[in-house]
Amino acid sequence: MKPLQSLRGMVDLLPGQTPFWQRIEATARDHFRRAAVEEIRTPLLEVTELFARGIGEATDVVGKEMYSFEDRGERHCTLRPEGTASVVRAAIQHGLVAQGPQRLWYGGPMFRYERPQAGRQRQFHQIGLEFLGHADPRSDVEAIAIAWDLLMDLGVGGLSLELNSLGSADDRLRYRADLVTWLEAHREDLDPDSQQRISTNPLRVLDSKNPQTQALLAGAPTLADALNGESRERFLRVRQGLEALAIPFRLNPRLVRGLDYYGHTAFEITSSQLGAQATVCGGGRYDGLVEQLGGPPTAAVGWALGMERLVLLLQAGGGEGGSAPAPDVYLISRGEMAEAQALALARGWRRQGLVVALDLSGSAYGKQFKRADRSGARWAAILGDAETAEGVVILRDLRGEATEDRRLTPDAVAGVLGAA
RNA sequence: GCGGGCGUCGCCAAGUGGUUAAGGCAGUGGCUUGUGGCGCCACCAUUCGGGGGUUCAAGUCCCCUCGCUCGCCCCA
Repeated sequence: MKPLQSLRGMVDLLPGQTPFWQRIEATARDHFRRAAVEEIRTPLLEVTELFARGIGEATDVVGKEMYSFEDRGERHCTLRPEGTASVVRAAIQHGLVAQGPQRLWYGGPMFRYERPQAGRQRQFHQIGLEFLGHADPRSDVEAIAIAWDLLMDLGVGGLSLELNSLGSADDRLRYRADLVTWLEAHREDLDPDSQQRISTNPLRVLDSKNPQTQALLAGAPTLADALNGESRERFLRVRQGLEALAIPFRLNPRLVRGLDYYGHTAFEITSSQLGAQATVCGGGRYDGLVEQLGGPPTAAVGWALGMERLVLLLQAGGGEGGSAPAPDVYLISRGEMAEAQALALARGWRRQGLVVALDLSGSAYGKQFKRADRSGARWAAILGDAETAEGVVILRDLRGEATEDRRLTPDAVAGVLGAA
């Protein structure tokens, strides 16, 4: 019979890679802890309407990328395609936003039904930050700084922070009208995709990867010019805040985020080493979302970081973290008494904090030593029936040249290893 | 959803129409050694993702299908 395979776009993370993931998770946790950001965990499955209302009916994510189905109770369910909507829903549902500003983070799998490619899977993982109830431009700056510092701490180089302001809802509405008239006037010169987007999502035309369209866009009205005084002032303060923290950024007036809820500050952290899917972290301000989902008017900023892409960067950078930790001792046993005793010995040493690998093969000494070597352990502990009867264990330094074996009581082993 | 590339043992990888499908790594068994790292011997794809077809003959050509991969779209 043919072996079963994982579903397309659903990948297994094998032991060789999980250390990278653990490192990212541990580092993120630590940064959040020090920034007084609390963790929130929400279900992977939500009612479809949450995303439809939150992310926007017209977005691709909602329109064609959701894993949706009906459960046995005929409820319309969707595997979360992103984290923000769920976090906001939970914050409203449990009255968190009413209790004052919230600083939250989350992590876990997200699902989007797309064609897999480099840095893009159907089940992928994000770590995200959400500040709810924070309107001050300084909160934008702090949110970005946390992401930036986290990435820097992980040793990811070659990153660039791109920044833009999408202005207020009014700004965008006005700009959108201007842009559409301009695009209509130049319709003939646009690539087919962009022509299509004039009606569906005109702002996204700015983002087009088509070089000709990009060149043409030089003459288009800009979003920056459409911002009102208040929006401009706000954006200025965000930029000043980043400058004050010496976080380098590049203004990108073409940066438009794909989810409907973004306004004012929008940013992406990208890498040139990632292929087509260059964004490692993306986010921005979403002041209208909480209200849109039935909560009180609440200002908010946040971002999400793509774990897979980050792992790719870590690996490309030849970073550490990809190898399994070697055991401190590899315990070899042979003989009926010894084999039974070995289990207890291993347990005792583990209680003392040692990393103990136990050979359960029952094969010849030679084989067991071979495996001991390959395990990378520095020490081998040997236990035969003779040793068991005497209440000792032989300790051998597998890396020492002419070091002699030592006969020790099991209790002495941890001490010797600690000293060596 | 649309394009391009690819698909030989767990991993890497020869092979480009003609008797029995190289090799390396890993794995397994054994030899040597009061015990391991080196070395040596043996085993490890009746089969080339799957299904059709062409041919005297196909892993090698054609078609379909599945999968992987890169890109578009979109996004983290």
